[in-house]
Order: sequence, then structure tokens, then C-alpha cells
Amino acid sequence: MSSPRIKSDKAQARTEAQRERILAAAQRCFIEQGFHAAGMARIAEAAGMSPGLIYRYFDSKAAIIRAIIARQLERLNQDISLNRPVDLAAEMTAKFVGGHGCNPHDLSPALLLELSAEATRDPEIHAVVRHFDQNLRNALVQWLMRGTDTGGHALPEARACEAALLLQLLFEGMKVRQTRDPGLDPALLEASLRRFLPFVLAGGAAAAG
Amino acid sequence: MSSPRIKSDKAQARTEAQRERILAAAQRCFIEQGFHAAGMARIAEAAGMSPGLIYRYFDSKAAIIRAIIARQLERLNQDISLNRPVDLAAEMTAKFVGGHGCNPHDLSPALLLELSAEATRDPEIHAVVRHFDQNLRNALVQWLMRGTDTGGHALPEARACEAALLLQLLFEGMKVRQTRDPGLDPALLEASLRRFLPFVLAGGAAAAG
Amino acid sequence: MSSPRIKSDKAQARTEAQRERILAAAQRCFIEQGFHAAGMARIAEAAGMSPGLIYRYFDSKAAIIRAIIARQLERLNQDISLNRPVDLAAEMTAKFVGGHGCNPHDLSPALLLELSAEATRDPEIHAVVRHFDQNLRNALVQWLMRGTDTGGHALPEARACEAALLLQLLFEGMKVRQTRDPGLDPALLEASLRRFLPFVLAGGAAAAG
Amino acid sequence: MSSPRIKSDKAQARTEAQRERILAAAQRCFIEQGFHAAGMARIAEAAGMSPGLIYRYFDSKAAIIRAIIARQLERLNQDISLNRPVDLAAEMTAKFVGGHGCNPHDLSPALLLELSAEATRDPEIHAVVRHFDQNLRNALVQWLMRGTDTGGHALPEARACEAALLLQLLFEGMKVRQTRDPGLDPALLEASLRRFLPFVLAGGAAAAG
DNA sequence: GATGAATGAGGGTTCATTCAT
DNA sequence: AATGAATGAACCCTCATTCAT
Repeated sequence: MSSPRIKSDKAQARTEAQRERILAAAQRCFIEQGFHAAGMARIAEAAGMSPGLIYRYFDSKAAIIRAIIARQLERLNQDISLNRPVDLAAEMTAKFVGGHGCNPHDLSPALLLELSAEATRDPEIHAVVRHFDQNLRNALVQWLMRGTDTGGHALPEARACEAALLLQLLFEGMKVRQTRDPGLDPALLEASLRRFLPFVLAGGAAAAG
Repeated sequence: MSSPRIKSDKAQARTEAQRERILAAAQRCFIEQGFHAAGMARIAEAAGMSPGLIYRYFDSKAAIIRAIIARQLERLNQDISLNRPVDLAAEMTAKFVGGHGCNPHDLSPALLLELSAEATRDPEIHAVVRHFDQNLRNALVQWLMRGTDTGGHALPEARACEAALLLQLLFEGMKVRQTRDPGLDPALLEASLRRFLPFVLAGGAAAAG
Repeated sequence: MSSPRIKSDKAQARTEAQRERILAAAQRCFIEQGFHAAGMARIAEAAGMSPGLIYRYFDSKAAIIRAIIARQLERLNQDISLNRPVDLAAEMTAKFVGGHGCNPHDLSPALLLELSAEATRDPEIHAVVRHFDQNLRNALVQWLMRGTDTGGHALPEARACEAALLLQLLFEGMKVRQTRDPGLDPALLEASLRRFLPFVLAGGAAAAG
Repeated sequence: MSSPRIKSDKAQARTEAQRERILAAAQRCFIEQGFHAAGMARIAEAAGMSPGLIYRYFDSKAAIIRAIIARQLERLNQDISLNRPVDLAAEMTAKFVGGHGCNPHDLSPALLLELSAEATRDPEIHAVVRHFDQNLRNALVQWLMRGTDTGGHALPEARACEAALLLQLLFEGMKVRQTRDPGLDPALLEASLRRFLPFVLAGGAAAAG
């Protein structure tokens, strides 16, 4: 009676593992070549399997793209750990400098841009992106509202919303900069952030850097 | 002596008109479907001509893309008129709200994003984008350094550079927001900008709104 | 009453002149690029006229090809002047060496080959080629049969036919050589011809150089 | 250890078989329509497969052409068996008569001509053709220099070179004849060859038929 | 007569997807 | 579960030909 259950569990685990292999391989390919230039054959090769097998785990190339986006955004969500002392300027600069590499755990900037453009056309992508964005914004707002004793900034809600939006604009603006001017001097970026972020985090009040 | 000239002028005018028709049609298609998903046949249809005819005016699809980019960036360059009193917060918000439409004179945000991603792979696009970026940055720096009597902000060079970079991040961040959250409350955006831009334009000094 | 006649004559002359311009231009293009690679646009340009105008004088590209072949073979026919002392070995070698150039009066070897291949498929071309070939063979036979006092070789008819065929094989073999081994040492070619042609011209009898 | 090998062998065999099918189909199409007039769709149809599949086995149409040429020339190379008593006149005549058919093992004359013309423009084709030509010439020279006891003609080198060139001219001249005058009387051809070849094979010395 | 812009069928090629094994 | 050969529609692009001017 349990034999089929056990088999099913094993099978499910294997299925999940296979999906992961495919997603990882596809992400590598997409980062290197973009969504449309990366062929299924290449993805299959990178995943160490045959092209046909991929279709046992995903309905289509578009489905893989959606899955990657969802997985990536989920990871980002988990990465937002604002329950600690944060040197935002330093961390953002580090992200900018390090983001060009093919750290498979990070979404490459070019991919994020293609992804955002695609959200304009694919409602499913749009939905998942929206969901992530709201999560991030909420997290930022909570962080900004939290007391300074817990690493927060004690902003009133209205100010927190404004500041969160501004931070998001800066985050995303940096992604665009990464693709269009990867050689941007990190020192300038950090100086710029270090000068203005305190105002943002202070909700617009004069801040003591 | 003038007869051939006149004919040539007419022909040249027609040629330019045809190129414009093609670029406009292509831009519409690209916005709707993306660079790679828009086929030449569809572009031709949108332009009201046969596919073959397009190749009398452009060498390739890639050439059309480059022409659109170059044209759009040129227009942006011309639009940057900082020799006047500027209410940046209001203007940026207006840009955000108005930018969703298919105003053929404006670069759609989705296109800008795909374009930036494409710059990662096409050196020619990268070059034209870089050229525009530097122009914009220079214009911003000059504006920030200029005396207040001429609409400037009288910042020293170092501060101006930092502030210009931050402004650019905000501009581009807004483009991403447009694609990912087109319903963003304009009032929140404007409030946010109105609160923080003065600090930026003041080079980081406490500013009197 | 005569006015239309006169006009018609003038017109006919002009028509012929135009056809000639087109044929000359086309031949240049064909030699340079081959029959299929040479486009009508390029031919029109070379002829100094518009593509459309060509179709007033020729029904199609194929018609131009046929006309060129016919004209060329006619010219070759006229060129065969065997009523004179001939040093065949020297003349053939000279033809080989000089034939690579773009002497517009000569059929380029590559063209002759393409032409011959095309004769396999186009009955009209086949017919015109056959007609020329027979003319040439007849001329050779007559020459070989003519008395030595008139530059001939006084062969009996049977021997003349055999020798004429052999000469033709050599002529055409040289055309193939020209395309496949244009660097062939002319000295070797001439030596070879000089050694064996006397036997051929003597109808197979031992010959005294 | 052998299981993958066996599979690989099977696969390799199938691959080779498919390549052969494609080459055979293409050769048929090329003979019927010429290199440029034969479309990939038609070739695919003739090979009983889809157009796309061809590209699993060949990079391009040009690659197919090159493969056909190379294969054909290789076959010709193998066919040159001069280590035996040879009645050249009879064999050449037989080749002429039999060569019109679509014997897939023989290069059709029309193809050889187009091929030679193509060598004028495609360096890769030129190279393979040159290589074959030199092989043939060398084989002929060796044969002519070899002692008569081993089927050769005992010519000194200089004479052998001259004679080899002449033979090649005759071979190739016959290919041209085949396309332009396929109805040429074989009896005349054989008579002509029989009369003059002995002189050639004798290096130009008077020969006893 | 002359133009050259315009056509559109067809070219070679790619690639997401399917299916016999 | 897995393969990878096979499909075929769609891609971008060319060019002989036509036609409004």
C-alpha cells in the first residue's frame, strides 16, 4: 500500500532535482546570451541532458523563463535581511561591482532588464514581478519604520513609504547603470550614495552622516 | 542645372519619409512584441509596405534597431533643456505618468530596457548608448555647477558629479518602475521626489525645500 | 507618309544600340560574378540605365544570357580566320594566357563552362551552342582539307573530321584548364602543343614539325 | 564499456547513411537544375526528409556542394587504375557514351563544368579541385614514365609531362563535348582518339599504331 | 522612352517542439 | 525516464520583375 507512495516521493524528489538542474543551466545560458539567443539545445547540453527530456519537466521555454524569474525573486526576497546593522552605501556599491560576474545566485542585470521588459507583455511574468516588488517594498517600509534599536530608522509610515520608493528607484537605476556603464567608478558611486542615502534613511530630515 | 537637384531633393525627401515610416512602424512593433519577437513581415505590414522594400532603406533588422535607438537618444538629448527654471519633481512625475502611452516621440520604457540589455551584447549599440549617457551626465554636471542666476545650482564639481550620478540612477530607476509597476501612485512618487531632490540638488547640504 | 518610317528606322537603330549596351554590361557582370550572382540591378548600373528599362529590350534575364551567348558565338565564328598561315600552338597558348583578363570581346572561360552546363537544361541555349559548334567544326574541316598552298593541310575528309574533333577537344579542354589551373606554365602548354599539333594537323601521319 | 560504443557505432553508421542520402539527393537535383537553381527544399524532398534535418548533417548548402565535389573527385582518384593494360581510346569513348546517364557514381559532365566555374569564385572549391588535378597529373606522369613491362610507356620525364597535360586537355574537352554535343558519333570519337593517342603516349615520336 | 520605387515569391537557415525508440 | 533524430513553421533577407510617374 505504501510502495506507490514511497515511489512517488522518491520520484517527486527526483523531479524537483531535475527541474533545478534545468533552471540552473538555463539561467547560466540566459545570462550569457539573453533569453532569445539561448537555444534549448544549448540549455539541454548545459544541464547534461537531452532536449526532449526538458519537456518532461517544463511545458515550454517560456515556462522555464517564468520559473527562473519566480525562483530568483523568491531568493531575493529571502536575501533581504534587514534585521542587522546595514551599511547600505557599501553594500550597494559592492553589489554593483560584484554583480557583473556570473554569480549564478544573482540575477544578472541584463536579465533583470529583459525580464522587466517582458513583464510588459507576459501577464504571468508581470504578476510574479509585481508580487516580488510589493514584498520588497513592504520589507523596506517595515525596516524604515522599525525602531533604531532593532536596526531600523523609526520613520513614520508616510515618510517610510516615500523613502522605500526612492531606495527602490536607486536599486533599479543601478541595474541599468550596470548594463550601460559597467566601468562606472565604484568610488564615485559609493561617494554619491554615502552622501545622499543618510537623507533618504532619515526620511528627508537633515541627517548626521 | 536645378532640374536634377529638385528631383534629387524630392527623392531625398521621400527617402527620409519612408525611413521615418519604417522606424515608426518598427518602434510600434518593438514596443508591443520586443526586438526579437517582432518580425520583419509584421513591421512591413505596420509600415504599409512590402518586406522587401524595407531593405531599400535599411541594411538589416539590426540596422533598424540601431537607428531607432540613435534617433531616440538624439531626441532625448535635445529634450534636455536645463537652461530654464526646472521643477524636477513635477517633471519627472509627469514623465512617469505620460510615458506609458505610445507617444511615438518618447522611448517606451520597455524598449529602453531591452535596449540596455542588448547593449550588453551588441558593441555598436553599446557605443551609441555610452555616447548618450556621457552627454547626459555632462549636461547634468554643467547644470548643477552653473550659478543659480542662470538656473543652475552652483555646486562644486565633485558634488555635481555625485549628484548627477544620483539623478541618473533615479531617472533610470523610474523607467524600470514604469514597466514593472505602471500603476504606481503618482502622488507618492511626486511626494518622494519633492522631499529628496532638494537635498540632491543642493549637493547633499541641508536644503530649504 | 515617310515620317513614321524614318522614325521607325531611327528608333530601330536606337533599340539596337540599347540592346548592345545592355549586352556589353551584362557580359562584364557575368564574367565577374557568374550568371546567377550578377543581379539585374548591377547590370542596369553597369549599362548606365534603370533596371526597368532593360525589360523594354529583353524579356528576362534568361533572354539576356541567351543573347550574349548567341552574340558571343557569332563573334567567335567570325574570328575563325583560317585563311592565313597559322601557328596554332603559339596562338592557343596566347589565348590561354590572355584569356584570364576581362577582354570584353572574349567569353571568359568560367562563362563558357557555365554556359555549357546551362545548355544541358535550356533547349534554346543548347540549340545556339550546337549551331556554333557545327560551324566551327565545319570551318576546321574545310581548313584541314584545303590545299597547303591556301594555308590548309590537304587532309582527306575522314582524317579532317577526326583531326577537327581532336582540335575541338583541345580547345575546350584548355578552357577547363584555365578555370581550374590558371597558373599552368604557358611554356609547358606551348611545348606540349608544339609537339603534338603537327601530328594532328598531318592527320596522324608522321610529321616534320 | 561496449554498450555506449555499440550505440555510437550504430549512430555513426546512421549519420553516415543520412549524409549519403543527402548527397545523393543533392547530386540528382544539382544535375537536373544546377547548383544555384536547386533549392534546399527540393533537395530535402528528394532525400525524403525535412529541410531542417539537412542542417544536422551539413553546415550549409555550400558545404553540401563541397562534399559532393570532394566525394566525386575522390572516387575519380580511386578509379584511375593505370596498373593494367589500358586501351585508352576505347575506355574514353565508353566513358563518353556512358557518362550521360545519371549514374550516381559518376560526376555528370554538367556538374563538372559548373564545379569548375564555381572554383573561380569559391576558394575552398578551388583548393579541392586543384588537389585532385595535381593527383591526376602525377598519376598520369608516373604511368607514362613507367616501363612498358608494367603497363607504362617509358617516356622521359619532360615528355611525360607534356603528354600528361595533353591527355588532361582531351579528358576535359570531352566533358565539354558531352554537355554541348551529347549526340556526337562515338565511332568518330573513337577513331579520332585511336589515331592520335598513340602519338601522345609515345611522347610525340612516330608510333606504330 | 525612361525611371526607380515597389512588389512578393522564394531563397537558405534556425530552433522550439515532438516522438519513435 | 531518457534520448536525439526529426519536424516544419517562421525567421531574415534577396532579387527578377512590374508599374506609376
